[in-house]
Amino acid sequence: MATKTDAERRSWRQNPEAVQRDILSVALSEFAAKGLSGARVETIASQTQTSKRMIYYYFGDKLGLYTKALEAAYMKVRDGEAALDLADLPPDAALARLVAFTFDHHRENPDFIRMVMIENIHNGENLAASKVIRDMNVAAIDKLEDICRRGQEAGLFRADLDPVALHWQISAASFFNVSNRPTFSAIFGPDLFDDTSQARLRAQVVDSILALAARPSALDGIRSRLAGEEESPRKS
Amino acid sequence: MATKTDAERRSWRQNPEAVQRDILSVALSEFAAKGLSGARVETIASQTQTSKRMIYYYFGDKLGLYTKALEAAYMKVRDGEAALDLADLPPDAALARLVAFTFDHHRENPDFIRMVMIENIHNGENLAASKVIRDMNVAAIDKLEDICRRGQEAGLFRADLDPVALHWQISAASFFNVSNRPTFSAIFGPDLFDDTSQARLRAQVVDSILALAARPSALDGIRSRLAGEEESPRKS
DNA sequence: GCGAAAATGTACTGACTTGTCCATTTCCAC
DNA sequence: GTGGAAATGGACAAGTCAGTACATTTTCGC
Repeated sequence: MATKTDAERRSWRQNPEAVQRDILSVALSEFAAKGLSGARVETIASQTQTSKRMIYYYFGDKLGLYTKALEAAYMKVRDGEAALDLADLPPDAALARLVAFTFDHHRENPDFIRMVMIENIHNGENLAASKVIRDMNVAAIDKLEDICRRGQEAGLFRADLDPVALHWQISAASFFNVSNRPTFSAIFGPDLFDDTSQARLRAQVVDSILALAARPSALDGIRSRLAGEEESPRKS
Repeated sequence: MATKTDAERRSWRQNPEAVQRDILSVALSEFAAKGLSGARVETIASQTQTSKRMIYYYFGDKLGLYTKALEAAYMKVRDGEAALDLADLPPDAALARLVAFTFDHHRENPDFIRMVMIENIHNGENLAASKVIRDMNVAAIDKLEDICRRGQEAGLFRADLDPVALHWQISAASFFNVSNRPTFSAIFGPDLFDDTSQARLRAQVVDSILALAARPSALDGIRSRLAGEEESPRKS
């Protein structure tokens, strides 16, 4: 790399939106890879088409850039989720589909998962400050609420089913599967994360969620036996 | 803080083990709170009874300190787990107990959870390098393997039950419950993490795990219906 | 064309951070 | 006790990194 004439070097076209997108995209990868304090503004800048100067011009400071990158990550996955249409499936099938979709979707978006991990390390302070993200996510549970309501009306689901608690458990499995893959596979070997094992795990998660949603009848035996033992855990 | 005579300042007693424990304990809190790159060696040193000089003397560099702190975190929780004795409970009750215990135990050890989160952000590289931790954790699944075997022999559990997959799902719920509390409660409100909701979630997790372990009979209806719909997900 | 505002390039600073150097003190085997 | 090894204190060096000062170019309404 060498000789550029003064004219070449000093002549450029303005394109603010593209510049900001460029920066955000690089910043997202870099923060996801290294964390908030691990990422270097210089490194981010060097991977963009523009300069560090512009990062500060558009985003103020490092934290401002991080916050926008976090928002970008959330918006990206939300767009992906919006594509899923469950309205014309029966409720139990819709639930199964939603769970399987979530499991796959998380797997396909490791950068998003990592951003959320990082944000949790920072106690969710930046997320809490971003109204955009809060609004977006409360809406994310609408699909599940609809499924629950339909399932209850059809007599398929338990009456006391809580959509948020269900969402919590679906998220837990799907999220952990990506977030803790490094340590889990370091300890138990990488096999659990090959395609066939992942398909099995996904089925297992779908199973367990459907079991939770289903009317108690099928699980009566299990539940009541458990309840008895949990009430009096110590041996006589 | 002011006047110490020269004699007071320059006179000290040696106690290498205590010094190292002191450093490790402070380092664990600090790394758990701020992450590997977020934590400052100076800050750690200032919270100990000793000096930065000694950190480098005993642990070589920041990464060495981090690795030892990670090992310390694992050892601490392992000790806690060892206290749980399930051998003389019937297998289903033992499983229920193990799940409930894991859920609570994770909740009670947020620093450990955060260390694992941080290690996952760093792709488990330091954990993979620590033979101590790998050995410790493979052993951690012994209890669960024993329960599974006993449950299968008693005809209570499915024959194809995989202890690692089961452990994966137990961990997922218990871990996520702590690791993602900040973002989850920022989005859906803090209610899910008060004591009564947590008790309900714990019961929900126990339920879902028992449902997975149980012989298919009780879930036949659910499983087969689901299987059919999953094979041909599109509507005719 | 022109003038102001928006956008960009370059070089730099000031503070922070890891890690080390040198000297000194304590401990322990003999 | 004494000599060498282990342990410790205090100051400092070298590099890193977020953020800025200053100048320049482009754009766009008029």
